Amino acid sequence: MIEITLPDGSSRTFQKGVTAHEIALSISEGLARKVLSAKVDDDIYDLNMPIHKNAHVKLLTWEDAEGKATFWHSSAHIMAEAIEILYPGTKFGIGPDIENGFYYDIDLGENVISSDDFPAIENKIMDLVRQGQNFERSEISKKEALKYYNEKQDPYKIELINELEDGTISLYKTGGFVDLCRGPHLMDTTPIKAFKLLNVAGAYWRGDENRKQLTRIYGISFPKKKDLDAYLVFLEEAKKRDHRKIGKELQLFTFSSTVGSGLPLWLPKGTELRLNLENFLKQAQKASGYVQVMTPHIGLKELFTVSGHYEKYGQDSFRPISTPAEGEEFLLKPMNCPHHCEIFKSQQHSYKDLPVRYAEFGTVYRYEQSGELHGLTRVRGFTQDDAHIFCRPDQLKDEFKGVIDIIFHIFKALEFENFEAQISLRDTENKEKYIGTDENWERSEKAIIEACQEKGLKATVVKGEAAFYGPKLDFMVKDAIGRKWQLGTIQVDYNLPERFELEYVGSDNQKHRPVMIHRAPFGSMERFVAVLIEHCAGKFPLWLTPEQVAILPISEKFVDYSKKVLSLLQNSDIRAYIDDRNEKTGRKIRDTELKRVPYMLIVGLKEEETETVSVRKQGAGDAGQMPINKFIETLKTEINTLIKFNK
RNA sequence: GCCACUGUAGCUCAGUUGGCCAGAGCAGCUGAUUUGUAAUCAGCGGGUCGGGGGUUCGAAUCCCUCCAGUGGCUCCA
Repeated sequence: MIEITLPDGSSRTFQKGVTAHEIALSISEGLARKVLSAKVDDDIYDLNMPIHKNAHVKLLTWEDAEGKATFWHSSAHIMAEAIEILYPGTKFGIGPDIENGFYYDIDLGENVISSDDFPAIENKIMDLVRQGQNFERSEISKKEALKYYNEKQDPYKIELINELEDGTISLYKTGGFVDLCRGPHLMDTTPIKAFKLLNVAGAYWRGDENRKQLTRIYGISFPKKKDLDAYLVFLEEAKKRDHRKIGKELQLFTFSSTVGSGLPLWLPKGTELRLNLENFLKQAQKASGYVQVMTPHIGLKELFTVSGHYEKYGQDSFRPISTPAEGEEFLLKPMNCPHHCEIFKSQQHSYKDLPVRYAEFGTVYRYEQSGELHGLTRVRGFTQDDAHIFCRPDQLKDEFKGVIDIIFHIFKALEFENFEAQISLRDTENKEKYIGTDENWERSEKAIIEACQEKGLKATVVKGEAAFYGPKLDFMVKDAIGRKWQLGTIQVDYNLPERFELEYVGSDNQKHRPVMIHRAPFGSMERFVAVLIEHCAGKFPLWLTPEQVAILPISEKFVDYSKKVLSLLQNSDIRAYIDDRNEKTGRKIRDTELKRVPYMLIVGLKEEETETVSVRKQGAGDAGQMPINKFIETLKTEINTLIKFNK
């Protein structure tokens, strides 16, 4: 007999070799129907896998991430089975579950699959699913496994098997399809009720550009049809939030194939938005002791040889620009720090002057492969809200805290609640990969961790993710469709001060090397605006939005009064305009709503006579009539509370 | 860059067994209307069907090529 402890702490005794399915049945039949796989101590088991030891067992359902993983992983097998039937001779790579669904990488030989073929494959899949096929596990020797796949002539599986230890190899069989797989899997296909193939893409075998490109098919499946419907609705909603779509609708930015791909053109309203963001940050930076600098868009190749960027990234960058007479070579700057290092170097610095904080909205250019470009999130020319802090090692922690304050300020004013922070430390097993002394690394890593703790920032700590030149703290947010984007970053750098031989004079009258911090709370203006658009679906906060108030005269008789209202608003720095088109009020309201202008002021005879405006709040409808001054005061209060930076 | 897909008016889209001067809605322009909380009415203008080449009596439609975009892969200082 063995003792099984359940998550609620209770324990029961079972025959040795009991399965998780039997355990579930002993609790209730309903549970047994819902359970997908089981966590036995630290391993995930198939439901019909015998348990031979005393263990903690958690029965996993669709509600558990691991349960979903089992469900999707099994779905991937069924998809593969269907493909093998429809496209005989297909070779199979890997087919894992992912965050939302699963994929399978396959080599179709001469065949091609496009999304047009999805319905046929989906039908075949549902055929197989309805047969209630079992997942049958078998454990075989490496030799047998190799023999099987040699006969099947599947080079990918052979490669995978060769990397496995003998004695740990298992196969899973559903219908006529046998797959090399560690498991776990569902007992059978009955829980799968809805299946959808999502897209098809090329994917290099094992992520290696030099190896063969396989066809990757993404899919998702659900235990209920209505879950699939809800997911498809979610995808539709996400599409509506796409920053490329909203950016076009709200006339924020555009691209021109004549200018070049990946080179965004900011339209007047987008520029207004961006400048508002920049000024918002500048204000916080000024209050935090930053000074603005400006540098040109190019620099001698030599500058980037000194910084080391040319050696590391030169081959994958825009080619140098050369002068006609002298043949000097310049590079478009891929980052601002080398220029800032030269600014630091142009003057003597005393320890008393540190930290020095140079800030610049610096536009940089990086070559991205054409297939990588994506709206404003991946471009070839973009502006970083960059700053470089040159400080003494003992000042690192305070500087980190200062930057965290600014980032919190931004996230708060823009209502980003779901962000993640990650501290990246070096891999202490491979210290030779990093530049800088042990002492410095330990000191700066400690400074980051303590700064986060003292600021109440919950950050995950990942070893081995640091850059070679220093540890860092990154901020990530998710866009509308759940894709993660890195926005803000704070990075310690021991490398550039060394390469540029930066110095300050210490209290001991000796020369010392400062530490450098790169930091960009937005990351890049382009990417940040993109994520912001998707985050708020184009309904920007009042303080930020390009057009805050639309004045809607009832008829052209009230345009003069509208102009008076407009100038009062403008005198109070409120961004407003008059919609004096020859249209009915309903029409003006509709168009203004679609433009996502936060406030509408409807003015007609009764407003003109009483020096008032009728306020309508975007999305909320009529908010009543009030004196102009009262409206202005309310608005100003609403704006100022959000953008004020308090340390 | 690679794989798959897409490209018709400013925008969203219809138009393929190849066949009369290529269509709609919105937007734009002109006029009428003087309007009260999510689309007033009428008229008009607008397209080398992404570019180039080819097949054909005939190409938006078929083929080749280039460009741009979409979804991924790889990378991201």
